[in-house]
Amino acid sequence: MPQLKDQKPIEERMRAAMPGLTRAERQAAAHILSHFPMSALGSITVLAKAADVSSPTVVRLVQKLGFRGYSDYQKALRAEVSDLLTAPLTLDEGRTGASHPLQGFAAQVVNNINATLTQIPAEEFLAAAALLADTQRRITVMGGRLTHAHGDYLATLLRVIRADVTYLADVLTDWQQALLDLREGDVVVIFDIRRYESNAVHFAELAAEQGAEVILITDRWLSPAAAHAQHVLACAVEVPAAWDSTASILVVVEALLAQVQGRLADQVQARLNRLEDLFARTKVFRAPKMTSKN
Amino acid sequence: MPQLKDQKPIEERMRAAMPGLTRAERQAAAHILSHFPMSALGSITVLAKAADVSSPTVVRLVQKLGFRGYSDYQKALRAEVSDLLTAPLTLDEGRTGASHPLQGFAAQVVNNINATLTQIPAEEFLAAAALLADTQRRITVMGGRLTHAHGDYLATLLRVIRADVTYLADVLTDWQQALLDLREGDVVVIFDIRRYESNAVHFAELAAEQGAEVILITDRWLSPAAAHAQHVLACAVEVPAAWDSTASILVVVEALLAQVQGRLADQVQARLNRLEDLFARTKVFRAPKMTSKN
DNA sequence: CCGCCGCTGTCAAGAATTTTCCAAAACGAT
DNA sequence: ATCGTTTTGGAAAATTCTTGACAGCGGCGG
Repeated sequence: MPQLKDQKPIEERMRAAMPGLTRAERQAAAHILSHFPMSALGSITVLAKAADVSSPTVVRLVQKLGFRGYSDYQKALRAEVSDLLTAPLTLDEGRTGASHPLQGFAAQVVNNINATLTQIPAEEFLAAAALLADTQRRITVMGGRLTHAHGDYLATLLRVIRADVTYLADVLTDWQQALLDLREGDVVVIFDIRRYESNAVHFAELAAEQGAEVILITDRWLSPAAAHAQHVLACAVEVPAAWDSTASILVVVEALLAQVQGRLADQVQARLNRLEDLFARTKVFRAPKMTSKN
Repeated sequence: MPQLKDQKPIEERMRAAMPGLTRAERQAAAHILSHFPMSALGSITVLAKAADVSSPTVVRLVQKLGFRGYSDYQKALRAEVSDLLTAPLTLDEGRTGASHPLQGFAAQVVNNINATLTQIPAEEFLAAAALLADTQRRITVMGGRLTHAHGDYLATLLRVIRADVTYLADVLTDWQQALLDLREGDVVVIFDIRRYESNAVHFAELAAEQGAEVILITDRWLSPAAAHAQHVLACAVEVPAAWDSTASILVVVEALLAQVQGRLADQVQARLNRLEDLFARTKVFRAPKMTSKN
């Protein structure tokens, strides 16, 4: 009776058992399946009422599935749901049934995006965009260990829109150079999420001292660099994984880009055309014809 | 029909309330948050024991959060979890008040994430993750003009998890080098979204010819490199802006990373420890002490 | 048409869980 | 060091949940 390692998803087992069930039991099972896996969460009473059957019927159902009783069933189901939620960490292959492995992760990311919206005041966002759209100001972008790619992305696309954009690799000499060239009114964009890097703080401080406008893109706990930043955009980054998700940061970056692009629309068009042209001409990289079977 | 929520997500509320909590309460809250949202599933007794506090403490905690008691709290949390699992991912407008400038953009990104979920078959995703988690195989990542940053990000974090990861800057000589070193069974990850780059196609072709497993991360219209890829992950990238949003690509990348990390969990821990150690020792960059008010 | 059989819901007892109450412990301040 | 306040966990009380027993209902075969 104590099923040893019935590894099959409960959902599947229930579906398989359907034919051998009685009317009310099937009704209960149908409800459970169509509201999967909500049934794991509530009590049997609530579930029975929702499915419009009696609780003993539910008990008999899960017993037919091989469980000792409702508690036993619920414990198993909870374990499954827990896996689903803590997500990709414990999935093994063959789990193709039911939910998509991306589902849990994606849901959290969306939560993060939501949270990010509430954390960034509209004015802050717009002010940052205005600064980036000001072609009088030069722009320096700096990323950290984890946010290197985001800074790179921002700088790359910002360069498509406007001139005077520098990306600062995380190297000391670049720093000094950049600080040397910094003019009053220039814009410095710093990415820094935990674990925070002292580089970011110091660069922010020095840049601010030289009269630069500092925009800090950080996480919900705020990098210490926030003390030196005029504009702070805090993003939500937690996911149930070994480290954080920076997707919401990218969303903010892209939204900023879209906003800047909107403000500079007319100027951008000409720029894009020129760029296209350049790309066309530079098609030297026609891929050195290594075709024929190497 | 989204029933409007009366409150912010519980997770957020709890985090916000943290400062006003007592030691034991904070301990409980920390446990709940770090195991989110598993706590919704079990009984207060189990939770209290796991957090190493007493059940009354937990009750007081949730009461401070504005719930009547544990049952009330659990009911609310269950509703949230249920949403998380079943509901399609949505942004809840309204909560952010008066059309946030990020709103429209974010909403479209969420749509993209949803669309991406339906476009990537679970098996394809899992197969790709399995390849990346196979430490016998070496990995080469290549990004394009727009996806440079994503490739960089994938490679950077993959290196944290495992050895033998190379990122290929978009330079011809690197290519040749890489192709030269390629062994049968190695894994090549190529990013390519429109406007597609011939580089990607050629590299994919050559890599495939040499017996590499090619994973292609592309957009909904499929890069021509798809012809040479064993695994294609197609992401939705449209947004109402001058160019596409690559946020959904980042989500896929991060989900892949999480999945790989899960498969290599044991090995990763040791690796992480060593990494921490190295970082600590390399703290040469203590930032030239320019503190005292310039 | 009748009786048997199995399904189903009501009910109550037993188990588990949540919550309240209280005393002890920890903390802070004088 | 001592007193008053706050915090904490143990244990009992109240509530809720689960499950087994039982009886009604309906279908099916005779």
